[in-house]
Amino acid sequence: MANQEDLFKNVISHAKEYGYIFPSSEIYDGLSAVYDYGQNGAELKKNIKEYWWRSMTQLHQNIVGIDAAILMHPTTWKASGHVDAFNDPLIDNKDSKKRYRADVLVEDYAEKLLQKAEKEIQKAKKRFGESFDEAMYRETNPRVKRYLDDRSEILGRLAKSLTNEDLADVKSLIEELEIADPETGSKNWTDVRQFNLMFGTKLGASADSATQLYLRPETAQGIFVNFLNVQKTGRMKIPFGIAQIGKAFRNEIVARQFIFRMREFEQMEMQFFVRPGEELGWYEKWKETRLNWHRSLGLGEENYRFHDHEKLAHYANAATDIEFNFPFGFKELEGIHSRTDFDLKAHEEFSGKKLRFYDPELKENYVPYVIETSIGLDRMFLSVLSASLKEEQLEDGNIRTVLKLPSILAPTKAAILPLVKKDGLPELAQKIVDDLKWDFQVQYDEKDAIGRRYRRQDAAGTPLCITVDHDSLEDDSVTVRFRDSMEQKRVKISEVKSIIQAETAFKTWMKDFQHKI
RNA sequence: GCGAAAAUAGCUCAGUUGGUAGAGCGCCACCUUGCCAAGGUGGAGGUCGCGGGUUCGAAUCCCGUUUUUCGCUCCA
Repeated sequence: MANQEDLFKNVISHAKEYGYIFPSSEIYDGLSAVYDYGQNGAELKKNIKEYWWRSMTQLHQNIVGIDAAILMHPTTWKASGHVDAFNDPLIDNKDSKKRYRADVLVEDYAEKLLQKAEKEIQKAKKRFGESFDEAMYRETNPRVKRYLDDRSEILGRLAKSLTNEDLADVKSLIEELEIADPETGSKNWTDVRQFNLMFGTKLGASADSATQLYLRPETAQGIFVNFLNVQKTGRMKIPFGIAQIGKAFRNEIVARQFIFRMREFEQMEMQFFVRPGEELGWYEKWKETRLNWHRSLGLGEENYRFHDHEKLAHYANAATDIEFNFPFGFKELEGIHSRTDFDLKAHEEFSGKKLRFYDPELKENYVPYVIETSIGLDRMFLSVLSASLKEEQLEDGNIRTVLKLPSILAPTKAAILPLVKKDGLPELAQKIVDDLKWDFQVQYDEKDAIGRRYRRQDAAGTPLCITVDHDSLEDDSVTVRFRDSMEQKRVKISEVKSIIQAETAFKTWMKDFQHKI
Protein backbone atom coordinates (compact mmCIF):
# COMPACT_ATOMS: atom_id res chain seq x y z
CA MET A 1 0.00 0.00 0.00
CA ALA A 2 2.86 2.34 0.82
CA ASN A 3 4.21 1.63 -2.63
CA GLN A 4 0.88 2.41 -4.23
CA GLU A 5 0.67 5.67 -2.38
CA ASP A 6 4.16 6.57 -3.51
CA LEU A 7 3.25 5.67 -7.06
CA PHE A 8 0.25 7.95 -6.90
CA LYS A 9 2.33 10.80 -5.49
CA ASN A 10 4.77 10.22 -8.29
CA VAL A 11 2.04 10.49 -10.87
CA ILE A 12 0.80 13.74 -9.34
CA SER A 13 4.21 15.39 -9.21
CA HIS A 14 5.18 14.10 -12.65
CA ALA A 15 1.93 15.52 -13.99
CA LYS A 16 2.86 18.90 -12.59
CA GLU A 17 6.51 18.83 -13.48
CA TYR A 18 5.87 18.01 -17.12
CA GLY A 19 3.02 20.44 -17.67
CA TYR A 20 0.10 18.01 -17.58
CA ILE A 21 -1.93 19.09 -14.56
CA PHE A 22 -1.79 22.14 -12.31
CA PRO A 23 -3.94 22.95 -9.28
CA SER A 24 -6.50 25.59 -10.25
CA SER A 25 -5.64 29.19 -9.32
CA GLU A 26 -2.54 27.90 -7.60
CA ILE A 27 -1.10 31.34 -6.86
CA TYR A 28 -4.12 31.89 -4.61
CA ASP A 29 -3.55 28.57 -2.82
CA GLY A 30 -5.68 26.59 -5.23
CA LEU A 31 -9.37 25.80 -5.24
CA SER A 32 -10.45 22.56 -3.66
CA ALA A 33 -10.84 19.71 -6.16
CA VAL A 34 -10.44 21.88 -9.24
CA TYR A 35 -7.50 21.41 -11.59
CA ASP A 36 -6.22 22.94 -14.81
CA TYR A 37 -4.69 21.11 -17.72
CA GLY A 38 -1.28 22.42 -18.74
CA GLN A 39 0.39 22.59 -22.13
CA ASN A 40 0.91 18.83 -22.39
CA GLY A 41 -2.24 17.92 -20.50
CA ALA A 42 -4.41 19.92 -22.88
CA GLU A 43 -2.93 18.02 -25.84
CA LEU A 44 -3.30 14.63 -24.20
CA LYS A 45 -6.87 15.38 -23.18
CA LYS A 46 -7.74 16.59 -26.65
CA ASN A 47 -6.24 13.41 -28.13
CA ILE A 48 -8.25 11.19 -25.79
CA LYS A 49 -11.40 13.05 -26.79
CA GLU A 50 -10.62 12.66 -30.43
CA TYR A 51 -9.88 8.95 -30.07
CA TRP A 52 -13.25 8.43 -28.45
CA TRP A 53 -15.17 10.76 -30.74
CA ARG A 54 -13.83 9.14 -33.88
CA SER A 55 -14.46 5.65 -32.49
CA MET A 56 -18.06 6.61 -31.90
CA THR A 57 -19.10 8.94 -34.68
CA GLN A 58 -16.69 8.11 -37.46
CA LEU A 59 -16.61 4.32 -37.21
CA HIS A 60 -20.37 4.05 -36.79
CA GLN A 61 -22.69 5.35 -39.47
CA ASN A 62 -25.57 5.30 -37.02
CA ILE A 63 -23.96 7.35 -34.27
CA VAL A 64 -23.83 11.14 -34.50
CA GLY A 65 -22.45 13.73 -32.13
CA ILE A 66 -23.91 16.86 -30.61
CA ASP A 67 -22.67 19.58 -28.31
CA ALA A 68 -25.44 20.77 -26.00
CA ALA A 69 -25.28 23.77 -23.69
CA ILE A 70 -24.30 23.44 -20.07
CA LEU A 71 -27.28 25.56 -19.02
CA MET A 72 -30.61 23.89 -19.54
CA HIS A 73 -34.23 24.63 -18.79
CA PRO A 74 -34.66 23.97 -15.06
CA THR A 75 -37.54 21.57 -15.62
CA THR A 76 -35.03 19.21 -17.22
CA TRP A 77 -33.66 18.44 -13.79
CA LYS A 78 -37.08 17.87 -12.29
CA ALA A 79 -37.81 15.35 -15.04
CA SER A 80 -34.47 13.62 -14.67
CA GLY A 81 -34.92 13.28 -10.93
CA HIS A 82 -31.81 15.28 -10.04
CA VAL A 83 -33.65 17.98 -8.11
CA ASP A 84 -34.92 15.34 -5.69
CA ALA A 85 -32.17 12.76 -5.76
CA PHE A 86 -29.27 15.17 -5.46
CA ASN A 87 -30.58 16.58 -2.19
CA ASP A 88 -29.51 14.53 0.76
CA PRO A 89 -29.95 15.48 4.42
CA LEU A 90 -26.82 14.18 6.13
CA ILE A 91 -25.82 13.83 9.76
CA ASP A 92 -22.50 12.93 11.38
CA ASN A 93 -21.87 11.02 14.54
CA LYS A 94 -19.37 12.99 16.58
CA ASP A 95 -17.93 9.93 18.32
CA SER A 96 -17.64 7.43 15.53
CA LYS A 97 -17.01 10.08 12.85
CA LYS A 98 -19.38 8.24 10.59
CA ARG A 99 -21.80 9.98 8.31
CA TYR A 100 -25.33 8.87 7.59
CA ARG A 101 -28.30 10.04 5.63
CA ALA A 102 -30.54 11.42 8.33
CA ASP A 103 -33.73 10.35 6.58
CA VAL A 104 -32.41 6.80 6.20
CA LEU A 105 -31.66 6.60 9.93
CA VAL A 106 -35.23 7.55 10.73
CA GLU A 107 -36.63 5.25 8.09
CA ASP A 108 -34.58 2.36 9.45
CA TYR A 109 -35.96 3.06 12.89
CA ALA A 110 -39.50 3.05 11.51
CA GLU A 111 -38.75 -0.19 9.73
CA LYS A 112 -37.74 -1.76 13.01
CA LEU A 113 -41.10 -0.81 14.54
CA LEU A 114 -42.80 -2.48 11.64
CA GLN A 115 -40.73 -5.62 12.17
CA LYS A 116 -41.63 -5.66 15.85
CA ALA A 117 -45.30 -5.42 14.98
CA GLU A 118 -44.99 -8.21 12.44
CA LYS A 119 -43.26 -10.37 15.00
CA GLU A 120 -46.14 -9.90 17.44
CA ILE A 121 -48.59 -10.75 14.73
CA GLN A 122 -46.70 -13.89 13.73
CA LYS A 123 -46.62 -14.96 17.37
CA ALA A 124 -50.31 -14.40 17.74
CA LYS A 125 -50.98 -16.26 14.53
CA LYS A 126 -49.21 -19.28 15.92
CA ARG A 127 -51.14 -19.05 19.13
CA PHE A 128 -54.62 -18.64 17.68
CA GLY A 129 -54.21 -20.79 14.58
CA GLU A 130 -56.95 -20.84 11.93
CA SER A 131 -59.32 -18.55 13.74
CA PHE A 132 -56.82 -15.68 13.80
CA ASP A 133 -58.12 -12.41 12.32
CA GLU A 134 -55.05 -10.47 11.39
CA ALA A 135 -56.74 -7.21 10.46
CA MET A 136 -58.69 -7.23 13.66
CA TYR A 137 -55.57 -7.97 15.68
CA ARG A 138 -53.73 -5.05 14.16
CA GLU A 139 -56.52 -2.76 15.29
CA THR A 140 -57.11 -4.14 18.74
CA ASN A 141 -53.82 -5.35 20.19
CA PRO A 142 -52.47 -2.30 22.02
CA ARG A 143 -48.83 -3.14 21.50
CA VAL A 144 -49.10 -3.82 17.81
CA LYS A 145 -51.29 -0.79 17.36
CA ARG A 146 -48.78 1.40 19.15
CA TYR A 147 -45.91 0.15 17.00
CA LEU A 148 -47.81 0.83 13.83
CA ASP A 149 -49.17 4.18 14.92
CA ASP A 150 -45.77 5.33 16.06
CA ARG A 151 -44.31 4.25 12.79
CA SER A 152 -46.75 6.17 10.64
CA GLU A 153 -46.47 9.18 12.91
CA ILE A 154 -42.68 9.17 12.58
CA LEU A 155 -42.71 8.73 8.84
CA GLY A 156 -45.36 11.41 8.51
CA ARG A 157 -43.33 13.86 10.53
CA LEU A 158 -40.17 13.01 8.61
CA ALA A 159 -41.88 13.56 5.27
CA LYS A 160 -43.28 16.87 6.46
CA SER A 161 -39.92 18.08 7.77
CA LEU A 162 -38.16 17.10 4.59
CA THR A 163 -40.73 18.85 2.44
CA ASN A 164 -40.47 21.99 4.55
CA GLU A 165 -36.69 21.62 4.65
CA ASP A 166 -36.95 21.75 8.42
CA LEU A 167 -33.67 20.03 9.16
CA ALA A 168 -33.69 21.02 12.81
CA ASP A 169 -36.81 18.96 13.26
CA VAL A 170 -35.22 15.96 11.58
CA LYS A 171 -32.49 16.19 14.17
CA SER A 172 -35.01 16.58 17.00
CA LEU A 173 -36.74 13.49 15.67
CA ILE A 174 -33.51 11.52 15.80
CA GLU A 175 -32.85 12.74 19.32
CA GLU A 176 -36.38 12.10 20.57
CA LEU A 177 -36.35 8.58 19.19
CA GLU A 178 -32.91 8.10 20.72
CA ILE A 179 -31.62 6.70 17.49
CA ALA A 180 -28.05 5.51 17.92
CA ASP A 181 -25.23 5.07 15.47
CA PRO A 182 -26.02 1.58 14.10
CA GLU A 183 -22.36 0.61 14.32
CA THR A 184 -21.22 2.09 17.60
CA GLY A 185 -24.38 2.91 19.53
CA SER A 186 -23.35 6.51 20.08
CA LYS A 187 -26.07 9.13 20.20
CA ASN A 188 -23.79 12.12 19.91
CA TRP A 189 -24.97 13.69 16.63
CA THR A 190 -24.14 16.84 14.70
CA ASP A 191 -26.85 18.97 13.15
CA VAL A 192 -28.51 17.71 10.00
CA ARG A 193 -27.24 19.47 6.92
CA GLN A 194 -28.60 19.58 3.44
CA PHE A 195 -26.25 18.93 0.58
CA ASN A 196 -27.34 19.93 -2.87
CA LEU A 197 -25.05 18.36 -5.37
CA MET A 198 -26.10 20.66 -8.21
CA PHE A 199 -24.38 24.00 -8.66
CA GLY A 200 -26.95 26.74 -8.89
CA THR A 201 -26.79 29.96 -10.85
CA LYS A 202 -29.18 32.63 -12.03
CA LEU A 203 -30.49 33.59 -15.43
CA GLY A 204 -31.19 37.30 -15.64
CA ALA A 205 -29.15 40.21 -14.43
CA SER A 206 -31.43 41.53 -11.72
CA ALA A 207 -31.56 39.35 -8.67
CA ASP A 208 -35.29 39.44 -7.98
CA SER A 209 -36.54 38.56 -11.44
CA ALA A 210 -33.86 35.97 -12.09
CA THR A 211 -34.63 32.32 -12.78
CA GLN A 212 -32.88 29.62 -10.80
CA LEU A 213 -30.72 27.54 -13.13
CA TYR A 214 -28.32 24.69 -12.57
CA LEU A 215 -25.02 23.82 -14.14
CA ARG A 216 -25.72 20.40 -15.60
CA PRO A 217 -24.73 17.54 -13.27
CA GLU A 218 -24.55 15.16 -16.24
CA THR A 219 -24.40 15.59 -20.00
CA ALA A 220 -26.95 12.87 -20.77
CA GLN A 221 -29.99 15.13 -20.50
CA GLY A 222 -28.72 17.33 -23.31
CA ILE A 223 -28.96 14.27 -25.52
CA PHE A 224 -32.42 13.22 -24.34
CA VAL A 225 -33.98 16.63 -24.84
CA ASN A 226 -32.53 16.71 -28.37
CA PHE A 227 -33.60 13.19 -29.20
CA LEU A 228 -36.33 14.21 -31.62
CA ASN A 229 -34.31 17.04 -33.19
CA VAL A 230 -31.49 14.72 -34.08
CA GLN A 231 -33.70 11.82 -35.10
CA LYS A 232 -35.79 13.98 -37.44
CA THR A 233 -33.08 16.15 -38.98
CA GLY A 234 -30.57 13.31 -39.27
CA ARG A 235 -33.24 10.89 -40.53
CA MET A 236 -31.96 8.46 -37.93
CA LYS A 237 -33.48 4.99 -37.70
CA ILE A 238 -33.53 2.87 -34.59
CA PRO A 239 -31.10 1.60 -33.51
CA PHE A 240 -28.97 4.75 -33.43
CA GLY A 241 -26.81 6.66 -31.03
CA ILE A 242 -26.06 10.25 -30.03
CA ALA A 243 -22.63 11.04 -28.64
CA GLN A 244 -21.49 14.03 -26.68
CA ILE A 245 -18.40 15.31 -24.90
CA GLY A 246 -18.80 18.07 -22.38
CA LYS A 247 -18.39 19.48 -18.94
CA ALA A 248 -20.61 18.62 -16.03
CA PHE A 249 -20.60 19.96 -12.48
CA ARG A 250 -21.25 18.36 -9.13
CA ASN A 251 -20.88 19.92 -5.75
CA GLU A 252 -19.37 16.75 -4.32
CA ILE A 253 -19.35 16.47 -0.55
CA VAL A 254 -15.99 14.80 -0.73
CA ALA A 255 -14.03 15.52 -3.88
CA ARG A 256 -10.68 13.82 -3.76
CA GLN A 257 -7.92 11.80 -5.29
CA PHE A 258 -6.44 14.33 -7.65
CA ILE A 259 -8.45 14.56 -10.86
CA PHE A 260 -10.40 11.36 -10.12
CA ARG A 261 -13.30 13.17 -8.53
CA MET A 262 -13.52 16.85 -9.37
CA ARG A 263 -16.29 19.36 -8.95
CA GLU A 264 -15.99 20.37 -12.58
CA PHE A 265 -15.38 17.42 -14.85
CA GLU A 266 -15.85 16.24 -18.38
CA GLN A 267 -17.87 13.32 -19.64
CA MET A 268 -17.86 11.43 -22.91
CA GLU A 269 -21.29 9.95 -23.30
CA MET A 270 -23.20 8.04 -25.88
CA GLN A 271 -26.87 7.24 -25.62
CA PHE A 272 -27.93 4.42 -27.90
CA PHE A 273 -31.64 4.20 -28.71
CA VAL A 274 -33.09 0.75 -29.30
CA ARG A 275 -36.37 -1.13 -29.58
CA PRO A 276 -38.02 -1.93 -26.27
CA GLY A 277 -37.28 -5.52 -25.39
CA GLU A 278 -34.00 -5.60 -27.29
CA GLU A 279 -32.11 -3.49 -24.80
CA LEU A 280 -30.33 -6.26 -22.94
CA GLY A 281 -28.80 -7.64 -26.12
CA TRP A 282 -27.49 -4.20 -26.98
CA TYR A 283 -26.29 -3.76 -23.44
CA GLU A 284 -24.09 -6.85 -23.81
CA LYS A 285 -22.80 -5.63 -27.18
CA TRP A 286 -21.86 -2.27 -25.79
CA LYS A 287 -20.12 -3.80 -22.79
CA GLU A 288 -17.90 -5.73 -25.16
CA THR A 289 -17.40 -2.83 -27.55
CA ARG A 290 -16.40 -0.42 -24.83
CA LEU A 291 -13.98 -2.82 -23.19
CA ASN A 292 -12.39 -3.38 -26.59
CA TRP A 293 -11.96 0.33 -27.02
CA HIS A 294 -10.02 0.49 -23.76
CA ARG A 295 -7.98 -2.59 -24.67
CA SER A 296 -6.95 -1.00 -27.97
CA LEU A 297 -4.75 1.47 -26.11
CA GLY A 298 -2.56 -1.33 -24.81
CA LEU A 299 -2.38 -0.21 -21.19
CA GLY A 300 -2.68 -3.81 -19.99
CA GLU A 301 -5.67 -6.14 -20.07
CA GLU A 302 -5.24 -6.94 -16.40
CA ASN A 303 -5.96 -3.32 -15.51
CA TYR A 304 -9.62 -3.53 -16.50
CA ARG A 305 -12.53 -5.38 -15.03
CA PHE A 306 -16.31 -5.22 -15.05
CA HIS A 307 -18.19 -4.51 -11.90
CA ASP A 308 -21.86 -5.34 -12.35
CA HIS A 309 -24.25 -3.37 -10.18
CA GLU A 310 -26.37 -5.48 -7.93
CA LYS A 311 -28.41 -2.60 -6.61
CA LEU A 312 -29.84 -0.85 -9.65
CA ALA A 313 -30.88 2.76 -9.86
CA HIS A 314 -34.60 3.31 -10.25
CA TYR A 315 -34.36 3.86 -13.99
CA ALA A 316 -32.04 1.00 -14.93
CA ASN A 317 -32.59 -2.67 -15.60
CA ALA A 318 -28.91 -3.50 -15.98
CA ALA A 319 -25.74 -1.63 -15.13
CA THR A 320 -22.02 -2.25 -15.02
CA ASP A 321 -18.86 -0.28 -14.49
CA ILE A 322 -15.65 -0.74 -16.34
CA GLU A 323 -13.16 -0.38 -13.53
CA PHE A 324 -9.53 0.52 -13.98
CA ASN A 325 -6.64 -0.32 -11.73
CA PHE A 326 -5.76 3.20 -10.59
CA PRO A 327 -2.82 3.78 -8.23
CA PHE A 328 -5.40 3.76 -5.42
CA GLY A 329 -7.09 0.56 -6.55
CA PHE A 330 -9.77 -0.54 -8.99
CA LYS A 331 -12.25 2.30 -9.45
CA GLU A 332 -14.99 3.22 -11.87
CA LEU A 333 -13.76 4.56 -15.18
CA GLU A 334 -16.82 4.10 -17.35
CA GLY A 335 -20.45 3.22 -16.70
CA ILE A 336 -22.65 1.22 -19.03
CA HIS A 337 -26.31 1.37 -18.14
CA SER A 338 -29.49 0.08 -19.60
CA ARG A 339 -31.63 3.11 -18.77
CA THR A 340 -34.89 1.72 -20.16
CA ASP A 341 -37.28 4.43 -21.36
CA PHE A 342 -37.12 6.25 -18.04
CA ASP A 343 -35.60 9.52 -19.28
CA LEU A 344 -37.55 9.96 -22.49
CA LYS A 345 -40.78 9.04 -20.70
CA ALA A 346 -40.08 11.53 -17.95
CA HIS A 347 -39.41 14.26 -20.50
CA GLU A 348 -42.63 13.35 -22.33
CA GLU A 349 -44.49 13.76 -19.09
CA PHE A 350 -42.92 17.04 -18.01
CA SER A 351 -42.82 18.67 -21.43
CA GLY A 352 -46.07 17.34 -22.81
CA LYS A 353 -44.24 16.55 -26.08
CA LYS A 354 -44.23 13.11 -27.63
CA LEU A 355 -40.72 11.67 -27.77
CA ARG A 356 -41.40 8.64 -29.88
CA PHE A 357 -40.13 6.81 -32.89
CA TYR A 358 -42.31 5.36 -35.59
CA ASP A 359 -40.78 2.01 -36.45
CA PRO A 360 -41.64 1.23 -40.08
CA GLU A 361 -40.87 -2.45 -39.67
CA LEU A 362 -43.03 -2.93 -36.62
CA LYS A 363 -45.50 -0.30 -37.88
CA GLU A 364 -45.83 1.17 -34.44
CA ASN A 365 -44.83 4.10 -32.27
CA TYR A 366 -42.80 3.64 -29.18
CA VAL A 367 -40.56 5.42 -26.70
CA PRO A 368 -37.14 3.92 -27.41
CA TYR A 369 -35.10 2.19 -24.73
CA VAL A 370 -31.65 3.54 -24.05
CA ILE A 371 -28.23 2.01 -23.51
CA GLU A 372 -25.86 4.56 -22.07
CA THR A 373 -22.08 4.45 -22.16
CA SER A 374 -20.60 7.19 -20.04
CA ILE A 375 -16.91 7.68 -19.43
CA GLY A 376 -15.20 10.25 -17.26
CA LEU A 377 -12.70 12.02 -19.49
CA ASP A 378 -10.58 13.18 -16.57
CA ARG A 379 -10.57 9.67 -15.13
CA MET A 380 -9.56 8.33 -18.52
CA PHE A 381 -6.76 10.88 -18.54
CA LEU A 382 -5.63 9.73 -15.10
CA SER A 383 -5.78 6.07 -16.11
CA VAL A 384 -3.64 6.72 -19.18
CA LEU A 385 -1.17 8.83 -17.27
CA SER A 386 -0.79 6.51 -14.28
CA ALA A 387 -0.52 3.34 -16.37
CA SER A 388 2.06 4.96 -18.65
CA LEU A 389 4.46 6.28 -16.05
CA LYS A 390 7.31 3.80 -15.58
CA GLU A 391 10.64 3.76 -13.85
CA GLU A 392 12.77 1.36 -15.84
CA GLN A 393 15.95 -0.27 -14.70
CA LEU A 394 18.32 -0.28 -17.65
CA GLU A 395 21.04 -2.82 -18.37
CA ASP A 396 23.73 -0.44 -17.19
CA GLY A 397 21.93 -0.09 -13.88
CA ASN A 398 20.58 3.38 -14.55
CA ILE A 399 16.96 4.27 -13.92
CA ARG A 400 14.98 5.69 -16.79
CA THR A 401 11.77 7.61 -16.16
CA VAL A 402 9.57 7.12 -19.16
CA LEU A 403 5.98 8.02 -19.87
CA LYS A 404 4.85 5.25 -22.20
CA LEU A 405 1.75 6.97 -23.47
CA PRO A 406 -0.04 5.28 -26.34
CA SER A 407 1.59 7.21 -29.16
CA ILE A 408 -1.75 8.16 -30.69
CA LEU A 409 -2.47 10.04 -27.46
CA ALA A 410 0.98 11.54 -26.91
CA PRO A 411 1.02 15.37 -26.82
CA THR A 412 4.14 15.56 -28.98
CA LYS A 413 4.54 12.90 -31.64
CA ALA A 414 8.19 13.50 -32.43
CA ALA A 415 11.10 15.61 -31.27
CA ILE A 416 13.52 16.81 -33.95
CA LEU A 417 17.03 17.05 -32.55
CA PRO A 418 20.25 18.31 -34.15
CA LEU A 419 23.11 16.25 -32.76
CA VAL A 420 25.07 19.45 -32.17
CA LYS A 421 23.95 23.03 -32.49
CA LYS A 422 26.41 24.00 -35.19
CA ASP A 423 27.68 22.99 -38.61
CA GLY A 424 24.28 23.57 -40.20
CA LEU A 425 22.55 20.76 -38.24
CA PRO A 426 20.04 23.08 -36.53
CA GLU A 427 19.08 24.50 -39.91
CA LEU A 428 18.37 21.07 -41.38
CA ALA A 429 16.46 20.03 -38.25
CA GLN A 430 14.35 23.20 -38.49
CA LYS A 431 13.60 22.37 -42.10
CA ILE A 432 12.32 18.95 -41.06
CA VAL A 433 10.18 20.56 -38.35
CA ASP A 434 8.71 22.96 -40.87
CA ASP A 435 7.79 20.06 -43.10
CA LEU A 436 6.28 17.83 -40.37
CA LYS A 437 4.38 20.51 -38.46
CA TRP A 438 1.53 20.50 -40.94
CA ASP A 439 0.66 16.94 -40.02
CA PHE A 440 1.94 16.38 -36.52
CA GLN A 441 2.60 18.04 -33.21
CA VAL A 442 6.43 18.11 -33.26
CA GLN A 443 9.03 19.80 -31.14
CA TYR A 444 12.50 21.14 -31.85
CA ASP A 445 15.14 20.89 -29.13
CA GLU A 446 18.85 21.68 -29.35
CA LYS A 447 19.65 22.23 -25.69
CA ASP A 448 21.89 19.78 -23.79
CA ALA A 449 23.57 16.55 -24.86
CA ILE A 450 21.66 14.21 -27.10
CA GLY A 451 21.25 11.52 -24.43
CA ARG A 452 19.73 13.96 -22.05
CA ARG A 453 17.36 15.22 -24.68
CA TYR A 454 16.21 11.64 -25.34
CA ARG A 455 15.48 11.15 -21.66
CA ARG A 456 13.69 14.45 -21.43
CA GLN A 457 11.40 13.41 -24.27
CA ASP A 458 10.94 9.98 -22.62
CA ALA A 459 9.69 11.61 -19.45
CA ALA A 460 7.33 13.85 -21.40
CA GLY A 461 5.94 10.88 -23.33
CA THR A 462 7.15 11.69 -26.85
CA PRO A 463 7.18 8.40 -28.78
CA LEU A 464 9.78 9.31 -31.45
CA CYS A 465 12.98 11.28 -31.66
CA ILE A 466 14.48 12.26 -35.01
CA THR A 467 18.18 13.07 -34.79
CA VAL A 468 20.02 15.04 -37.44
CA ASP A 469 23.81 14.47 -37.59
CA HIS A 470 26.67 15.32 -39.92
CA ASP A 471 25.89 12.41 -42.24
CA SER A 472 22.40 13.81 -42.70
CA LEU A 473 23.89 16.71 -44.62
CA GLU A 474 25.50 14.28 -47.04
CA ASP A 475 22.98 11.49 -47.50
CA ASP A 476 19.59 12.91 -46.42
CA SER A 477 19.24 10.33 -43.68
CA VAL A 478 18.42 10.73 -40.00
CA THR A 479 18.28 8.52 -36.91
CA VAL A 480 14.84 7.58 -35.61
CA ARG A 481 14.89 6.63 -31.97
CA PHE A 482 11.92 4.84 -30.38
CA ARG A 483 10.86 5.75 -26.88
CA ASP A 484 9.73 2.35 -25.64
CA SER A 485 12.53 0.16 -26.97
CA MET A 486 15.21 2.86 -27.14
CA GLU A 487 16.14 1.32 -30.48
CA GLN A 488 17.51 3.42 -33.31
CA LYS A 489 17.01 3.14 -37.01
CA ARG A 490 18.65 4.97 -39.89
CA VAL A 491 16.09 6.24 -42.40
CA LYS A 492 15.79 8.70 -45.27
CA ILE A 493 14.36 12.09 -44.35
CA SER A 494 11.62 11.48 -46.88
CA GLU A 495 10.48 8.40 -44.93
CA VAL A 496 10.09 10.16 -41.60
CA LYS A 497 6.54 11.31 -42.20
CA SER A 498 5.27 7.82 -42.96
CA ILE A 499 7.06 6.41 -39.92
CA ILE A 500 5.34 8.86 -37.60
CA GLN A 501 2.13 8.23 -39.44
CA ALA A 502 2.38 4.46 -38.95
CA GLU A 503 3.09 4.93 -35.28
CA THR A 504 0.28 7.34 -34.51
CA ALA A 505 -2.52 6.70 -37.00
CA PHE A 506 -6.05 6.07 -35.75
CA LYS A 507 -6.33 3.01 -37.93
CA THR A 508 -3.13 1.50 -36.57
CA TRP A 509 -4.49 1.62 -33.08
CA MET A 510 -8.16 0.89 -33.55
CA LYS A 511 -8.54 -1.45 -36.48
CA ASP A 512 -8.16 -4.75 -34.62
CA PHE A 513 -10.50 -3.67 -31.88
CA GLN A 514 -13.40 -2.06 -33.67
CA HIS A 515 -16.75 -3.63 -33.39
CA LYS A 516 -19.58 -3.57 -35.87
CA ILE A 517 -22.69 -2.18 -34.22
C1' G B 1 -18.25 17.52 6.58
C1' C B 2 -15.53 14.76 10.83
C1' G B 3 -10.74 12.62 12.12
C1' A B 4 -5.34 11.72 11.00
C1' A B 5 -0.93 13.28 8.43
C1' A B 6 1.51 16.91 5.50
C1' A B 7 2.89 21.97 3.28
C1' U B 8 10.55 24.93 3.01
C1' A B 9 13.46 26.96 -4.60
C1' G B 10 10.26 24.52 -10.79
C1' C B 11 10.79 19.01 -8.68
C1' U B 12 12.51 15.63 -4.53
C1' C B 13 13.85 16.80 0.20
C1' A B 14 17.47 18.39 4.60
C1' G B 15 17.21 22.16 8.33
C1' U B 16 19.79 19.82 15.67
C1' U B 17 17.61 22.39 22.26
C1' G B 18 14.08 28.74 18.83
C1' G B 19 19.53 32.48 16.83
C1' U B 20 18.87 36.20 9.80
C1' A B 21 17.55 29.51 4.85
C1' G B 22 20.50 24.65 2.38
C1' A B 23 21.49 20.19 -0.99
C1' G B 24 20.65 17.23 -5.36
C1' C B 25 18.22 17.55 -9.82
C1' G B 26 15.97 21.20 -12.98
C1' C B 27 16.12 26.38 -15.24
C1' C B 28 19.00 30.70 -17.86
C1' A B 29 23.83 32.57 -20.30
C1' C B 30 28.61 31.34 -22.13
C1' C B 31 32.60 27.71 -23.03
C1' U B 32 33.90 22.57 -24.00
C1' U B 33 31.63 18.14 -25.99
C1' G B 34 28.66 14.98 -29.01
C1' C B 35 23.86 8.91 -29.94
C1' C B 36 21.17 7.56 -24.22
C1' A B 37 20.26 12.02 -17.67
C1' A B 38 28.75 14.48 -19.63
C1' G B 39 32.25 18.64 -17.71
C1' G B 40 33.49 23.88 -16.51
C1' U B 41 32.31 29.15 -15.31
C1' G B 42 28.68 32.55 -14.06
C1' G B 43 23.49 33.55 -12.84
C1' A B 44 18.14 33.71 -11.68
C1' G B 45 14.75 31.73 -8.25
C1' G B 46 12.30 31.12 -1.31
C1' U B 47 9.09 37.28 3.25
C1' C B 48 9.77 28.54 4.82
C1' G B 49 1.13 27.88 2.40
C1' C B 50 -1.53 32.19 4.72
C1' G B 51 -3.05 35.12 9.35
C1' G B 52 -2.43 35.92 14.40
C1' G B 53 0.13 34.92 19.21
C1' U B 54 4.40 33.73 22.67
C1' U B 55 9.62 35.54 22.53
C1' C B 56 15.02 40.15 22.51
C1' G B 57 14.56 36.69 18.31
C1' A B 58 10.03 31.78 15.06
C1' A B 59 10.75 27.58 9.13
C1' U B 60 11.08 25.55 14.34
C1' C B 61 6.52 26.58 20.02
C1' C B 62 0.85 27.83 20.42
C1' C B 63 -4.02 29.15 18.01
C1' G B 64 -6.78 29.87 13.60
C1' U B 65 -7.16 29.22 8.37
C1' U B 66 -6.24 27.35 3.20
C1' U B 67 -4.65 23.36 0.18
C1' U B 68 -3.24 18.21 -0.49
C1' U B 69 -3.10 12.88 0.77
C1' C B 70 -5.37 8.89 3.79
C1' G B 71 -9.81 6.84 6.68
C1' C B 72 -15.22 7.42 7.30
C1' U B 73 -19.22 8.84 3.94
C1' C B 74 -21.38 9.56 -0.99
C1' C B 75 -21.34 8.38 -6.14
C1' A B 76 -26.92 8.53 -12.12
